[in-house]
Amino acid sequence: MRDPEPLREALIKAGISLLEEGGAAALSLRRVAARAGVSHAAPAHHFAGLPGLWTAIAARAFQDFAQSLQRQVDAAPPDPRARLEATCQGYLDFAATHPGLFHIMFVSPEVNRADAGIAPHSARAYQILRDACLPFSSTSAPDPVLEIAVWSMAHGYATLRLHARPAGRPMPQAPAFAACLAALLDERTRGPLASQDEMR
Amino acid sequence: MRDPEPLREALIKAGISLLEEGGAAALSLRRVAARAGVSHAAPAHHFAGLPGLWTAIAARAFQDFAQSLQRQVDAAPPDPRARLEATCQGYLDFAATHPGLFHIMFVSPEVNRADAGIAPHSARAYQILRDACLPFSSTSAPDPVLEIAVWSMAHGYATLRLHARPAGRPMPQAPAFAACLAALLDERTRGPLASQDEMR
DNA sequence: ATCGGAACTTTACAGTGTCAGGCTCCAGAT
DNA sequence: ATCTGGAGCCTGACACTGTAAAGTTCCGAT
Repeated sequence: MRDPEPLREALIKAGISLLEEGGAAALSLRRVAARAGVSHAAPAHHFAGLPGLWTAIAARAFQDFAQSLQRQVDAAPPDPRARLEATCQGYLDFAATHPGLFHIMFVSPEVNRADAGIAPHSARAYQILRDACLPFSSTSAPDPVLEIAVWSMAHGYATLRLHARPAGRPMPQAPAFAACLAALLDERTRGPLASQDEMR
Repeated sequence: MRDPEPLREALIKAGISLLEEGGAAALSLRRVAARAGVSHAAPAHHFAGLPGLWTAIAARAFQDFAQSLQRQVDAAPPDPRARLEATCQGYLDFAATHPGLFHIMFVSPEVNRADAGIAPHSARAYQILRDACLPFSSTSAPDPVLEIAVWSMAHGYATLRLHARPAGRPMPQAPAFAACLAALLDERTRGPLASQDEMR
């Protein structure tokens, strides 16, 4: 069972490289087709149009994203604070390193984020953040408020650094994200053990 | 000195309505021209291309945004907590009510956010958030970490609610933003005495 | 062998941004 | 009074985009 639709695979890879080279504006069906060496209508046939291609790429991106997050968490020291910081740092790193994929994953209105190819990977990524937040819950159960607060802060910091940067108001010499996270967590550090450090 | 370039004004208004009706994808030079009743090349002449039109619209949007924020803060009770909550709520409301403008303001990579028409209004908006954060600083000086933490959390929450919503993972029944903000602030509420604050 | 459908290609069309010229009109210089 | 130059806007053209329809090739199942 090797090679399940090799062209589809090639088109996705071509799309990702286009995206990383020139941003979302550089990703077009015809360019993807040209890079894969097929006619311009082939991608539309496989993905049912541009939104379909974007959705397929987003699915792949979420998969890479969850993997990258998991790897970063696994490499962190075992204490809860370091693990949550590593999770957030992984989030920020991915956004900074792959702005095109990040855009497809979280911004583009055309991609269907409930797609069966996306949902499991995005859920897995969220579960990683969920696990990292668990030790900081005031009860022993997961704390959705904390999860959404951390997620929002990481996501907002990442996107603001990405887009609002040239505006130049406060972002360039902005405080490190770790400091912001500390402002959220310090009240809770009496529960688990605290670790003092800085990120980046 | 009334009516400085009425067509330019009409084009911006047409662009905004296009944006609010059909999102960023519906905003094109030619449609703007058609809606304003001029030839398809007129907008390009006035704004030096599509990015110029976007930038002009973003400038107008930041102006409205700062106004709306200010109005919401002024209508809030005078205690610091209520004022900061009102500021954040204004941020969230604007994003939810004008997703197209919000996209132009914070996401579109093509708009030059250092433009002279944008910078003053975006700076004013940031100053409003800055003022609202000031009473929660541990010192008497502004606390950039707190400002960026609040801004990131509000921005992240707003954008995740906008885009990640259809994915449907956690956002629909997500905790209210006020709860997330409380997680950030509660540690600090001993700091400021809710006695006297500055009004402008 | 033949039928049917999947995987493409070719052709065509409407819509997009951008550029190169035109046309008109009016303020300021001559 | 006339000339000049440019601002404001239009017409036409070009390259590029997504999408749809129809044609081709090929292979597996009947």
